[in-house]
Amino acid sequence: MTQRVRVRFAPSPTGEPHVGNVRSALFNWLYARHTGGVFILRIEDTDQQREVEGATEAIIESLRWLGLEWDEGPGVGGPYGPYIQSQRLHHYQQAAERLVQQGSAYRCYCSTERLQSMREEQQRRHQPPGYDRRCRDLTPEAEREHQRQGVVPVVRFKTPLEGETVCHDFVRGEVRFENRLLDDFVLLKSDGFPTYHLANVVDDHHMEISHVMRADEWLSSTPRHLLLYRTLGYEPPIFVHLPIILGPDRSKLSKRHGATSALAYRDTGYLPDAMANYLALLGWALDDSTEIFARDELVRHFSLERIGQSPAVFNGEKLLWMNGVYLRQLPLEALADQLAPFIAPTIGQESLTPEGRAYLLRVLPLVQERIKTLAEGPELVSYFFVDGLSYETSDLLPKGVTREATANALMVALERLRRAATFDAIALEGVLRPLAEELGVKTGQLFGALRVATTGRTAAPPLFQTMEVLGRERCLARVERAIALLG
RNA sequence: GCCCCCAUCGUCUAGCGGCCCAGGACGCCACCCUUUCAAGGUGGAGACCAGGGGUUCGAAUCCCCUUGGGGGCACCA
Repeated sequence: MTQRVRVRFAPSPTGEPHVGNVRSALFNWLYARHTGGVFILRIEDTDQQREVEGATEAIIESLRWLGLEWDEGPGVGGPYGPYIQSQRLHHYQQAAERLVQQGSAYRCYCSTERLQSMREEQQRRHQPPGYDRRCRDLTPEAEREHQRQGVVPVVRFKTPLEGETVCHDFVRGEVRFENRLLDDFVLLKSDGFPTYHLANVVDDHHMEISHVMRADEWLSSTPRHLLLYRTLGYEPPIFVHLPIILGPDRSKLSKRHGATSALAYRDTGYLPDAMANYLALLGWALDDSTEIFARDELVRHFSLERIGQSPAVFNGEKLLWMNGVYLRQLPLEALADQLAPFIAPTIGQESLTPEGRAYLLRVLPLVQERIKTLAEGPELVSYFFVDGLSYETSDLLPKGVTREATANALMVALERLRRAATFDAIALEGVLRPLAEELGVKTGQLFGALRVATTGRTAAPPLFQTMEVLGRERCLARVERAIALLG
């Protein structure tokens, strides 16, 4: 097997991809990059009913956001295109026709209503659901009669009645399925579109996919695919079924579990590298201790052998922590870039001017180790930019200190700040720390009052550094206003 | 109902027969640092390795059964 690795992510455009889908994409991408192979994006839009407008764009956006660029697929083309299944219908129709000719498939004229009632009947009698094969051995006459009546048939696969199909999965090992338990599944729908099974097999073959890496929920349809490969005379790929991702309630992750769309995480301020790092650890692990992987390390270390087999619960808390880790690692300039779109609405145009940018770069060291998502940006930086702080007057009062004493302390502090030779953190500390003693209050009490006065918050970055960044003018005005509030 | 998969702290996981009366991480608790909040540091609680049988001198690791969980059984992917 010296063949080049060719893997694919093949989503159907039925909505925004959620983290589970994106995890599959990531694993495929990682494997391609690790092996120097090819990563392909293929859109499986074979269900016209379920197709959601804008979904393909959402898929593309999600992959781009995560940095999972594809080597072949929509937008970039490639030698095996087109990469959108609705544009490849003739391939599937041809394959289906070939199977019918060769006696491995047949046209089925059963109505949806009949199939429906058949299924209900089977359920009632506790029989295994599945097509009853009524049309499997139709006489040419009967078939002509259906056609005369204008019934548009589907094409079904003639599943072997006996024997078993053995699937070799890279992570599960050998999995056996009895053929008699499989029914004659549809290959081509009456609208001329293929089902997933047909399209998937035909395309994976034509596109020379070497490894089919997909979520575990596909394991049970793998025997069908294998059967198709065999009857079509195709060489099957290596199957790699990834452990499924569960919600907190341990059921398959879905919209029901809250924010699961990849783009929702982008919009709430998660970094793509953090997301990729976290997702990589869902179903894969390098060793007993490495947790944080830069992108290139992920690529370097990723291997199929270390993919796990048990389902993993998506844990937002750990993602949040990891996002904080990445945020803290970011160079200031990069953090500013990432934060810009999030804080622009609250701090306005100022963020766009060179002065505003320079100011922001002075603010950021103070918030960097406190920020866990970019969406927290506005909350954390607003008071550096926006005047007219709103806070409870009571917040100004330290425990055990009266209103008068606080007002007085602030007035004295105001004077000292006004006269301070320089307005940097060291000078400010030199001025304010002795002041506490002089006034007979604890440093924490004085600093607390000043913190609320200057930031409007009881919790904020270190006071002196904050005041330095805010600047004398702003600080004086804010302390004055606090005194007014107390008076 | 039938088929398939899975099973180590609440969660993600390491462990592929002796190094494990089970290691790391998130979360939680305490302490330290400290002007608050974080970050960081230290420590702690937390898994009788789902249960029961085997195999073996020896099992979290191999086999079987049970139980539990999940997935799949469409002219959806």
